[in-house]
Amino acid sequence: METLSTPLPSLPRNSTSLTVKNDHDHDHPVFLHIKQCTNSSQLGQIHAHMLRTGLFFDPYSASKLFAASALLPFSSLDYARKVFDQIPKPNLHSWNTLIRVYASSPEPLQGILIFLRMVHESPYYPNKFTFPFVIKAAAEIFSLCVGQALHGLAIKASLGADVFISNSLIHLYLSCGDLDSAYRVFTMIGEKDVVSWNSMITGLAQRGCAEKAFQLFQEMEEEGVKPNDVTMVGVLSACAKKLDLELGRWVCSYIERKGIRVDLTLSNGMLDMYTKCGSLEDAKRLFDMMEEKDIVTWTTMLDGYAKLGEYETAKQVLDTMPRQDIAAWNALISGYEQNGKSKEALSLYHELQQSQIAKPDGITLVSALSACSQLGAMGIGECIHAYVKEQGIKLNCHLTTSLIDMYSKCGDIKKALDVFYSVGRRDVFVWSAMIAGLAMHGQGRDAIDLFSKMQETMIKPNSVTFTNVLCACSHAGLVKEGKTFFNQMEPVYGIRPGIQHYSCMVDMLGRAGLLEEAVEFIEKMPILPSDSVWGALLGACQIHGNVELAELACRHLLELDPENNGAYVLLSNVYAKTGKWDGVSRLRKHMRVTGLKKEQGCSRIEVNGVIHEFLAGDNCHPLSKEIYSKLDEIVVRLKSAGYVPNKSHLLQLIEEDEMQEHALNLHSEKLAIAFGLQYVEVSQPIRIIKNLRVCGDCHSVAKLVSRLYNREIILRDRYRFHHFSGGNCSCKDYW
DNA sequence: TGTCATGGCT
Repeated sequence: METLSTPLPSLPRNSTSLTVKNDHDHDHPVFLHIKQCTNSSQLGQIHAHMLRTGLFFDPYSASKLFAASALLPFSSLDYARKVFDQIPKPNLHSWNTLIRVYASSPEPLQGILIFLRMVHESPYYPNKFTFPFVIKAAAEIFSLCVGQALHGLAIKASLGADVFISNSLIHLYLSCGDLDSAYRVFTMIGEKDVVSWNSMITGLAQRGCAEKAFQLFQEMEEEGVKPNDVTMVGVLSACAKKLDLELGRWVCSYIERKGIRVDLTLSNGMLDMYTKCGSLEDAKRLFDMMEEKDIVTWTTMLDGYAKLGEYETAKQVLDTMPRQDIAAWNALISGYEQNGKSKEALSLYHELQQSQIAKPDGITLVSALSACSQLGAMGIGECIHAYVKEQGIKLNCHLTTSLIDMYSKCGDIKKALDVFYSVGRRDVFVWSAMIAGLAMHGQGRDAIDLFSKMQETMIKPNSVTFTNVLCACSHAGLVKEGKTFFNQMEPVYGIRPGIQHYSCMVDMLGRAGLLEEAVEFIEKMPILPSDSVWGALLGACQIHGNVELAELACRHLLELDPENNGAYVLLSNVYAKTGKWDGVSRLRKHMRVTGLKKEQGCSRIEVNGVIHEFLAGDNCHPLSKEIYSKLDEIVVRLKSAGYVPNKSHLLQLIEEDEMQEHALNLHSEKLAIAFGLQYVEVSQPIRIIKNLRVCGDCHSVAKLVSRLYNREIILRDRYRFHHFSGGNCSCKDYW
């Protein structure tokens, strides 16, 4: 056992000195030893000594030891808590310190509970030091209502004007997304210090108000407050969010000009700005110049390469960095996932699990679950969910959102709802994801009900929530309701409709057959209609076979996006549907000449954790022969039940009847159905994910198969889900 | 004894 380098001075063993609380007592030599402690065993010896001598039972002396046990670099929260619990009558300083360490620990809620205990059990009132700590704890758990209560208490205690407390409140309100309250506190501060500005700038930048953050930085300068390194980290983060490289470069030169201290964190901030704004050259130059690098430096660089699609280099960085922590793996996994390389993301996740180099955390799982959502890989998604449970990982809102999104997009809306109802905390993302899930499964009414419930909980909807609500109305044909929500957006909720909301409205009106109204709606739009708006109109024209409007929509769409092959395909479908085969062949020729290709139809199906992919007319699958013979069998059985192929869904102009039928049968979703009937367990639904919209013929086939083979088929197409069972589809043929 | 800082989600 280690011993103290200097012997402890002999301490008085009688109790007379213990009750003395005058100033000279504060200089007790043992305090010097506490200060000089370099490891926990030294501290343990002092603790033992103080217990032996009785010094520990003096609240002031105990508070000194406790502060050291809680705050010194080698300290552990467990030990600190034990020390605290031994103090017979902790003083206010000790209470404050305990709240402080919990506030920045993995269990900030404890900080609030300790605060409540202090208020009830101790003779002390919270003072100006207590509030910043407990408010921080509330911010850490994003509890707006606790924060508001604390704000009220601080005012009652006449501490409302304390700049430290105000700064903590700004941070709290911004963390909880209440920008207005944060700004109100900010403007009420008489003498704003640099931290007041920093809290505001950083918080706004993080909450997606980069523009406002930058404005505030300029105001700060005008008011003569000198920005420091923390300010600049926030400003750089705003530049990164704005993806404004020029501004970011200007900020870097500003830092140099003003001689602002550049520490490792600020260097990392600059590096992050460069990679986010897409300049790997600037980032690399800075990286090479940096004398000190930490794991964040390496990870930021790796993240930059991964996000910009330079996977090889990213992997090299991963292999050369001094220590691979989980954040590094996360950067690469999410890089793959966000660039649509879901399979690569999952295989890297698998590699991580196998290698056990680092332990997956919440962020890893969020990325892996998103990859599952994209692929429709429910088996793998379920394994990840099981892992979360096994490891006792607590569901935060990010993870909850991802699980709901995964189950929804993999076709199991019931499991998505289970997750939704199992959690105690739901933020706007969680609610929005659940509404989106119900929307894509055609449960428009339920989505609207959930939207009402959400408002009962006082969670404010955001722009995405409205996109999902309008989408729900659109898929369920709830035109009246959709119009009402749209009209309420700005006056009631203060959210100005964006282009995606206009697209949803056009889609909703169009699907419902109100094509003229949709056109009028577009004409009255206060913002320029985007390609998505015209695309929605064109899609509706396909459903309702309106050639004239389809041509108009297509023209506009191609003006905005000449390379949009989808536009040609949709228009060609309208021609085909209305029997205008000359139009079809004209378009086909144009596409051939200009080299535009229709996106290839692709269907995926997961069996025992393995994902099988089928392209239209594909015979690459090792079981291809069996699949085609199964398909032949299905067609015979369907025909005897009265099925007539619907050839209007063919893109090509194929003269011969038999050839037409053959081309229809090659659609990828039919191959997947044939495969699913053979290889998916009878008790399980057949889940298919398709990249394009399902065609009418495949839709009829799936309905019939579900009846004749008594199987449930769940098909996700580009826009929504179709649940086939007993010869019917959940979309009620409205899609 | 204090407040602010570099990655993830709908």
